[in-house]
Amino acid sequence: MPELPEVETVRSTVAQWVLGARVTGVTVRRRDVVATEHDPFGGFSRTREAVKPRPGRVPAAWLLAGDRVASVERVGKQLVLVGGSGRCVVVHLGMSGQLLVAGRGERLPRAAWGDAHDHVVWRFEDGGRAGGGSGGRLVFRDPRRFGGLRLSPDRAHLEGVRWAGLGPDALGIESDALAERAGSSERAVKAALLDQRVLAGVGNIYADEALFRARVHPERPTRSMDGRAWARVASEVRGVLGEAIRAGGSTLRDYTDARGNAGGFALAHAVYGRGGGSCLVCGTTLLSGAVAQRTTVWCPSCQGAGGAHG
DNA sequence: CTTATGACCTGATAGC
DNA sequence: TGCTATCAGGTCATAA
Repeated sequence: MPELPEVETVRSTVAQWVLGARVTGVTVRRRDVVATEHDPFGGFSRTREAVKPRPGRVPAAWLLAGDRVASVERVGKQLVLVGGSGRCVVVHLGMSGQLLVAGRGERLPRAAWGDAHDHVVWRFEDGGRAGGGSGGRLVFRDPRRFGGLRLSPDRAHLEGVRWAGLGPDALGIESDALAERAGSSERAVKAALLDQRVLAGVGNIYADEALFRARVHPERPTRSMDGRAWARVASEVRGVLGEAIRAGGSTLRDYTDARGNAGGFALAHAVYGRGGGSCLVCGTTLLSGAVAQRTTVWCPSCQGAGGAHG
């Protein structure tokens, strides 16, 4: 579900509620959504078995029980709650994950399936500006369970192990760094943008939107990209992500922020979800097809050979 | 090494 | 109404 703008919107909402809060308790309703630092889950797994989070109880302190929430941060599509103790709880939302907050005595945004997919619940008090500091609950909800929580004992483990290999955050991506990390091969430029080792935060929606704005064909090989083309792509990636954050992200169906509010940026999509429609710039019928195994929409005129080469 | 492919899950929707 | 097929915002391991 969420790409960088949606995760950033969630981060900001969650921070308003829990920054400085004391975590009074944690309930793990589904153990298998939590991977600890002993599980090589999160970029280091080399076998299928190793991906499975270790069974057994997770010590509540590892999920910040008794701790204070010192910061709520984000890199790419990953969120992290950092405790005063230094412990880190990384939250991956995957395709359908949500973090939701409710004030004391308040109900959570309701799901059609009730609370069946509310996998982890934190209780907190004295936190945040929002809710009058009355405290409340923070919930990790994820019906498809492509997301999960990944724990690190400290920032060194977070950055050196969990996030080793993660590319620079897309919101501040510079052209030179993007070109270098994407490399030069037959690989499609869209595939490179979706690779979190190249660039952290871009997913299927914003890859298509940024490439349309940059007038670069999604299947154009990275080998054929020159400095000017990369500069346009880097600039449009930053631009579209920034605009989307200001609009509260893109809600296609499920996405909401931590208070259940939908984002407004889907209205501004120029290509994503518009295959068969007219290009907003030139009127040509937008094409749709699979690129990098993901549904992709582009304008054959604006992003054709002429557009792709400037 | 790089790149492609299928797997992992559940829910919403479209079509019959 | 109810069944089935298709699709979905993202990674992961493994095959090629």
